[in-house]
Amino acid sequence: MSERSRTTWQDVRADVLDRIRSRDWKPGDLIPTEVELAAEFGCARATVNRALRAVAEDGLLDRRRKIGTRVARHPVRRATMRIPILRHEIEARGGAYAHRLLQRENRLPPAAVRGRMALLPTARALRLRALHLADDEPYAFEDRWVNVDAVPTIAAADLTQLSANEWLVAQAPFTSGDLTFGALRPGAATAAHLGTTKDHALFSIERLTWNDATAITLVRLTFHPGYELRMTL
Amino acid sequence: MSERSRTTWQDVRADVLDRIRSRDWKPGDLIPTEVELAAEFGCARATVNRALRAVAEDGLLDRRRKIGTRVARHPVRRATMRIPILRHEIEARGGAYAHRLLQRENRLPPAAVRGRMALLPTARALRLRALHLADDEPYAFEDRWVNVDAVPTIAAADLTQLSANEWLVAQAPFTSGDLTFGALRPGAATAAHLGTTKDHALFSIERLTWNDATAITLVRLTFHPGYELRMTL
DNA sequence: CGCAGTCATATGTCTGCACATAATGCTGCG
DNA sequence: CGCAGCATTATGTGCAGACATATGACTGCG
Repeated sequence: MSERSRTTWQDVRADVLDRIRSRDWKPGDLIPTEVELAAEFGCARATVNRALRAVAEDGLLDRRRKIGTRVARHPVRRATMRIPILRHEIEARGGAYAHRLLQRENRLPPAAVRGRMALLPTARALRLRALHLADDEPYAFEDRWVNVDAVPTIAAADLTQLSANEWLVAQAPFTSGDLTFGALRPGAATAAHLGTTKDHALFSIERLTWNDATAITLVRLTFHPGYELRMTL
Repeated sequence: MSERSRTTWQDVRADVLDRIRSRDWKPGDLIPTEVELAAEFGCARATVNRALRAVAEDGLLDRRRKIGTRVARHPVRRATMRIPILRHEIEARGGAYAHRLLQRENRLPPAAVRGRMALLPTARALRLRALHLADDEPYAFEDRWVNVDAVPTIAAADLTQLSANEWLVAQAPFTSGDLTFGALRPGAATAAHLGTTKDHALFSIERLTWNDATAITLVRLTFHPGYELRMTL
């Protein structure tokens, strides 16, 4: 009874993915045009377009006007990872989050920081150090610089209650950010804060956020030993 | 002079992003419906839909049928990173890539590997160790297990020329993958291969790829000291 | 032969319309 | 009063047609 529903763009996408994975269409191959595929699938070109665009966004197809669509030669898979607020990451695992503000001062940043944040030589910045805790255990050590010219209202903010990260996310919009992951051996002070020793290899994330061409904040998080960051392809 | 071109979905997206960043629409706010926005922008609803969908994919909006569209309360920015083939990463910097296959054997994997790859207790796997070099300097050490039942043709492959990674990317399709980033101190053997000592903290990536419910390969890359992984928000 | 201008083509996108789907909240029956 | 079911509403998606844009290929001038 009742015939099939119409072909959806997901149907088309599934079929396209199958053909790529089965190597029916091989890397580098030019695939049929949208018009041809629309005829084959019995649907509108817009539907095929929607499907091919989705697959192309996943990096499995390369599309160029006039040229056509070809299977990506090097399927550069793009992993999308969520950058959670630490509190949420901890609470999502059922842990109790807390944070301690260890230091807060307004000073001239060192040249390296000034350079990366593209600050004027005379500009002062807010330096913050804090410790994030999960169930009262050290979770990550935070070392942050904030461009007070870009976010003047932070001067009056109470960062002992709400973490600087959460305050900034809520109050200071940003348009882009650079992330750097690395491994390091902690200095004596950092090791002490994290309740570990200089012998451990620690995972660290550095994040620099921008509002157009203005740096907002540069922060380095150094995690407790054994921390791993997971994501999915 | 000539009049303006029509409003594109990018125009709408830009305007929407502005309103979010300017806090004209605040986190948690319900924004106007597609029909209302279409009237305001003087374009078709489909155009507004395209724009809002794009913004929602970036995680700045939450959309639910019947409920409407609201500004995400916690703008969980999603970073998309490309997972390059090591050879491309090195060559993109103008380095000369090389790799050396250090070990290749067919054996029963240890229980930990068997468990993560969901292999049968009796299943053998191909164990590979290799070193990736940039300009003749050690770049990363690779420790890999391949499910030979899923990729039987690898038995006949010459992995001394093409790296196992490139061979697999080209020959064995996969549908999903798990990535884990971490920091570790190398064992003596790994340190020796990388030309470093056990004193350094090294960045490592572990990747497990699946073709539906079948594990293809589990690989751990341990990078040279000082290696950093960069991505953009 | 070299190069500029033109044409053809595949994707990109807008429009206006229709119907599908999810989820809220009202309505009316028992 | 409680709850099943229906009406309402906002987004999700399909379709056909049109025009926009990028770019390879062709053509013809000098």
